Amino acid sequence: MSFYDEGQRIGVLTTEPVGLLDYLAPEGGVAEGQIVICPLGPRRVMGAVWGQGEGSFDLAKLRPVAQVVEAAPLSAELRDFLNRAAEYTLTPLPVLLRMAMRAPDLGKPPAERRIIHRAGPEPARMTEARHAVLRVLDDHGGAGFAPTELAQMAGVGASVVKGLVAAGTLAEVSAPRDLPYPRLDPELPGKALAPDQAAAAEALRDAVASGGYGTTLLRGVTGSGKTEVYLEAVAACLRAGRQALVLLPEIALSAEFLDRVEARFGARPGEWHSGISRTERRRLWHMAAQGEVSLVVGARSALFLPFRDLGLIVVDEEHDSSYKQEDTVYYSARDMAVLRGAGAQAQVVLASATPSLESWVNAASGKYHRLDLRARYGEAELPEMATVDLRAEAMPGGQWISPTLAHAVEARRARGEQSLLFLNRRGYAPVTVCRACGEQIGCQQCDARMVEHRFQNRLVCHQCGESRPIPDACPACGVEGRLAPVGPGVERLAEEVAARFPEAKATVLSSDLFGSARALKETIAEIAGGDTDIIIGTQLVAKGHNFPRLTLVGVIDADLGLQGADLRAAERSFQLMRQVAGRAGRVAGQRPGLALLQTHQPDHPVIRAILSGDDEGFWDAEAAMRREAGMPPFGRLAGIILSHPDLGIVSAFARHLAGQAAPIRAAGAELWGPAPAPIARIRGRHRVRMLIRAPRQAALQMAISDWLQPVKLPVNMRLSVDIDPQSFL
DNA sequence: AGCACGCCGACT
DNA sequence: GTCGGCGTGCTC
Repeated sequence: MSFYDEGQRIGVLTTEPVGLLDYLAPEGGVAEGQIVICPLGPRRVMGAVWGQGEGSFDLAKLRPVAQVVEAAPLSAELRDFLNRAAEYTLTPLPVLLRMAMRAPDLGKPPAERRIIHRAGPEPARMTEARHAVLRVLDDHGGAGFAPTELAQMAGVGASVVKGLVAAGTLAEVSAPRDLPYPRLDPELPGKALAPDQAAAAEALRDAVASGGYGTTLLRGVTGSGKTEVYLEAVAACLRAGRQALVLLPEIALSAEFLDRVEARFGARPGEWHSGISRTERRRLWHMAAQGEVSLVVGARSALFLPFRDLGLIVVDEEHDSSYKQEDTVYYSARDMAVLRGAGAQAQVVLASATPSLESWVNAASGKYHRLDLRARYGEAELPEMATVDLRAEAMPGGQWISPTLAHAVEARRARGEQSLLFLNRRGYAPVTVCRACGEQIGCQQCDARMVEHRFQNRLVCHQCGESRPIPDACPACGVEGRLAPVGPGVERLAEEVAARFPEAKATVLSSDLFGSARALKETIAEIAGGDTDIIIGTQLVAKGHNFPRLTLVGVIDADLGLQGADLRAAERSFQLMRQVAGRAGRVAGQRPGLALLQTHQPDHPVIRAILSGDDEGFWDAEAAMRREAGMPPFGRLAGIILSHPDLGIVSAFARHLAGQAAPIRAAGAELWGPAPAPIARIRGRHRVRMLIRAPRQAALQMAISDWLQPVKLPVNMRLSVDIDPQSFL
């Protein structure tokens, strides 16, 4: 590792947009990767030593580094990762450095606290209270507690501790506040593993023990024991003395998972997500850097922690869309995990019951290893599944529940069981059409149709959130009273349920109908308690909730999402249908539940794959379609998002940029758009997106840099690049 | 990102 | 006259 003596020219990567600047090494010198505070104009800014510097800036004008921060230097592995991630995502390097230095009070000296330790013989005068204090201390290895903490644990007053200090029996010393995490013990007995679990666990253990890089797709349905399997990989990593990271989708970060870790390894891991306190965040960051936390469980941003020696990254539920960050910085935590793992010589495990197509293709091509777990008997039994062919059912206009489905619902109700009617459409009606001129009411900001929300008596744009009262007259032709709702939303479905099952108690679960997470939780608890006959829900119901008396799932429109502009519509539809269908049939000890899929296309490959449980068939078909269309993962996509407070300015600028896109075409790529971005307006900023599609081998990032490098952004204009975008609607 | 500098309009 | 709007450019 390079060290720079005082006065030498060094390059410092600052967290400011200016990025890399040259400085003089400070008194005492500085090592590569060390975190420093530098003068920049009148300010002091944070940065990290990034090498020997550019050299072009006049040596005489260089200022020395102001201060070297007391923290472990960023490792070569982390710096390399940040460089590669910046290159891949086309995110400015300082932005990534900032993500890696998100430790509270990083510039301040390490926090200290006073702790008591045993310093001398027992005092001449021994009392019961003094005994209690010494006993607590001896029970815990003789040191480690703050004075008040110790007194509290001994059940005595603070003066007793003070007295012992005065007598010389105890002493008070200063110790770092950020303490190492308790050691996890990989040798504690794990759960007994089924044969296929044991085989998968052994494969992962061997991979981790090899000490090199590799990525494994671990497939297993809910209940197949994926977690036990990858915890064995964690155990192998701990035995090798290296650190492990388990990434979970934000919502899955629960006490339950931490309990499982504690049961397996005897202590809790480090926790990293938005809900963690500043103190804990600082401690975890420093302990990661010092190698004093061996397992971190966290959300996607944990990927940027300064691990000292990372040996394993697990991405649980790797298909989950929350791994793709799409606000200010655009990156896929799943892809970044693979990137970091490769550079860190770590094993990467992607775990899912329904992997993303990308991972499935990578496993099929041999780029990733693949391990499969079968469901265990008696657990997570899939319900019986069947289609209802809507072409053969008598369906009057304005009705969405077929006679076959209605009959099944009635039968469940008669037995005191619950039914779930699933429709992935919020609101009352997705389209409002004028019967006089045929106009479909659209949003003024976006291209989207306005959705009628009858409970609120408004039309709402699901893209930008814009809403207005339901008009009386058609905005296009002015004719009054001829506007009509077309198509169903959950609110309209609720109306139909009320009309067709007047005796039944129905509850609507839709994200926009609940003001708070608590209100939603209460409703879910009520449903689970049996206080509802028919649940009407959007995709909110697909995840996690267990309704013990639910034995029938009716999918109102299984065709929804089979076609359309969204690249991942079929993939998501498949995953969603599978999850929703899995909600049915959990009444203990009884026959499996039933899932009925209403469709006009019972022979559609996606519908057939869902029914047969033929994942391989689905992915094969889906992969073939994507290959044909040159879409990911067989081609590459990138989005260019421009935002500005004024829609006219941003649109005009986007068109201007599109006009200069020669480097894109030179790379053999196509440019589409500009068009309103998936979220057309955020906090008063209008967003416009262009899409680039390139062949798999094209130097996409290079072409985009060549294109955008010379561009000067007008004031208030922001530009972001989204490599491998996931949102299309 | 900040913060200066500097060039134009409307006020005590 | 000058106060203050914000466009432009620089920071090692």
